[in-house]
Amino acid sequence: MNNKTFRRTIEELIAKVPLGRVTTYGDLAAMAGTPRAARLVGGIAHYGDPELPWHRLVNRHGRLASGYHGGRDAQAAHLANEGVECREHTVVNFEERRWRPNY
DNA sequence: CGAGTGACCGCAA
DNA sequence: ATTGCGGCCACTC
Repeated sequence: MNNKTFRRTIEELIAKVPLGRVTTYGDLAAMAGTPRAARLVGGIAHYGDPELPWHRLVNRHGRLASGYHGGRDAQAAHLANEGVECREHTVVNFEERRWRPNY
């Protein structure tokens, strides 16, 4: 069912991420059908819709991204605003906060 | 159409 | 423990 472009799928998934929950580039790419396209997710995020909750995207180590629009502080602030605790740009209880689609 | 790029991931020294 | 390198795929110009 991937008639849409990869970007479209990522945008759909990102929009489906529950509030107060976080996901990783690798997982997002994997659920999109390309587990090795983690970089794509980052790239798409850079070129994608600025209104989507990209701040819920973190790397495999649960750490916040580096080039987020506004800086990691802004991303951490958004996460904290949604109830996600962050310490030194790293998501607390990241493994538990990690959202996974019903695949 | 071709080449470069990237907010990553995993492994090696 | 830290640092460096390559691979990987789709997107943009």
